[in-house]
Amino acid sequence: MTTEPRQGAQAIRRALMVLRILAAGRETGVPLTEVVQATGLTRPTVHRIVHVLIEEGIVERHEKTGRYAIGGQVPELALARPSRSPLLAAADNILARTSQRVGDTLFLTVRTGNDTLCIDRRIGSYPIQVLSIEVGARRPLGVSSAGVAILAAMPTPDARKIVTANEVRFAGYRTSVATVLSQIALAKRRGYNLREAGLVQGTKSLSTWIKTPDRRPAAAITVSAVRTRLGPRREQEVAEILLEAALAIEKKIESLP
Amino acid sequence: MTTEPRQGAQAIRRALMVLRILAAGRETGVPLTEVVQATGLTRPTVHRIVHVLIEEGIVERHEKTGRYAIGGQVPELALARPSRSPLLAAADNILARTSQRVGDTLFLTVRTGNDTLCIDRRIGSYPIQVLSIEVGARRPLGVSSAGVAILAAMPTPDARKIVTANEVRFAGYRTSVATVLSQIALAKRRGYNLREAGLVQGTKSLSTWIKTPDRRPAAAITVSAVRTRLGPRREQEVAEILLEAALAIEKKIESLP
DNA sequence: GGTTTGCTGTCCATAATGTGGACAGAATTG
DNA sequence: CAATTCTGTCCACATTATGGACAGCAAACC
Repeated sequence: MTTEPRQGAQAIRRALMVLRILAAGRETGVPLTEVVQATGLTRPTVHRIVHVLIEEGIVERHEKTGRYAIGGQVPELALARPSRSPLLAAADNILARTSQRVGDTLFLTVRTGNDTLCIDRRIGSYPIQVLSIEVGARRPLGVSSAGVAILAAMPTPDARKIVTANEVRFAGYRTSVATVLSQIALAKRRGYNLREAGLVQGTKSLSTWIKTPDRRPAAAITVSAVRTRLGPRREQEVAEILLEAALAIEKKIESLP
Repeated sequence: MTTEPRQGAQAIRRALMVLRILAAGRETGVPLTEVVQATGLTRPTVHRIVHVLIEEGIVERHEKTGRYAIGGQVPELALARPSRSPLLAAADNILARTSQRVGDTLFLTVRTGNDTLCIDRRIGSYPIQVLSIEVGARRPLGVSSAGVAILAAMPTPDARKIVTANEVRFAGYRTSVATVLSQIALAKRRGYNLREAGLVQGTKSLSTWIKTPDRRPAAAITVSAVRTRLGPRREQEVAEILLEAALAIEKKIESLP
């Protein structure tokens, strides 16, 4: 039962749009033009918003590069909340165990708005590990393996809506609405998502989804490994392990609160 | 060299004002009326702002109590930044060592706007410990022992300005502009701040300040203990230890970046 | 060295946006 | 069941935020 629109706050909504784009830029930040492109706002508007946010300490500007990034006051506001989310708490042990069993790096990714956000990473024991994605990494839903998995876990019309909304941002990741939609369809049929060409060359990823007690997608577990380590046979094995882990986390969430 | 005003963003500034008030309410949150009182905005305006922020996931509303609190998306945005601030990194070891030497609970508190924010806490070894203040606790500058210490570390006019700005909020903490100003004067003379009656009954606090390389106040270290444990002699001892710790942290900050 | 390209920053007339007084419901209290 | 205290909603109005147009600056190109 989602409450419908609400007006009288265009500026605030726009500011948040900007913030979310900046968040995707992590420490390095994002140049103004890119924010303009990603938000669809005009340049003077973005400029004004960003500079007010700087005055307020919510955004920082890197002197050298001129890029804009999330400022120091955001973590300060975040301190007002209990430190670990219920999902993170529920997943903790299970991820640790699963990461040991698999030996490759595991990622826990949630949906936030139209983005995916990596909230946990467990490094495996195998000597070659894919570490490109870090905790805090944020990308448009549909771009990453986890993103496709999460989209595959929701009703097709909903997924379609999100993918369309992200269309403008896909360009930067060399993908398209059509590609993403077909990936979602494939993942739905398979029961998990598989990505042959990861964001890093020569890697392969496999994601399963986690749903909340009310059956809405909550997160995804992803394994990333160098391609040679995920042949057809091992793919089956790993998929089963991840599906198991996802189920275990779902159960734990139900039992906790 | 602070850049001067900037207009065209009243709404955004107001939203942030609201957010900061909500942050002070931590997990329990704040009722609408209190936000109205603290911000000086009208009720319809606050109501609108808060509800837009709810739609955006930045604010949450507790079903039972109807109170408003910082929402789950704020920590998500915070993930875009490196996890530990330079100050926290610099203070880490020194706080641990000092906490051992003193035996009572230590707090590290920073200034953020017109508030103090507790960003670290080290529990001591002595069997009776004052734990009332938690990491994330946020109060108007001037209300807590650490707040007075930080104000004492800045030029009097600056401090006076902040204290005046906080006047409306002091009522809720049973203090006043005059009281705070006299406490600041006392702390300045003494070189550290002493508070006989802590926020919790029967406790006593002692705070020293930490300055950044450019000599602006950055933070405060506070010891809180039951009153009987901080007699005149021990007060001297503890003060010296804290002053030493503050100096050590200042040096470490300079050496790091 | 000119000129083109790609970026950031600023102005200001304009209309769309956010505002807040007034009204209403809901819950608690005496 | 009036009185009080909270939250939520409406809508006429003017204050606020908007964005087209202009400007500066650096790097890349000819």
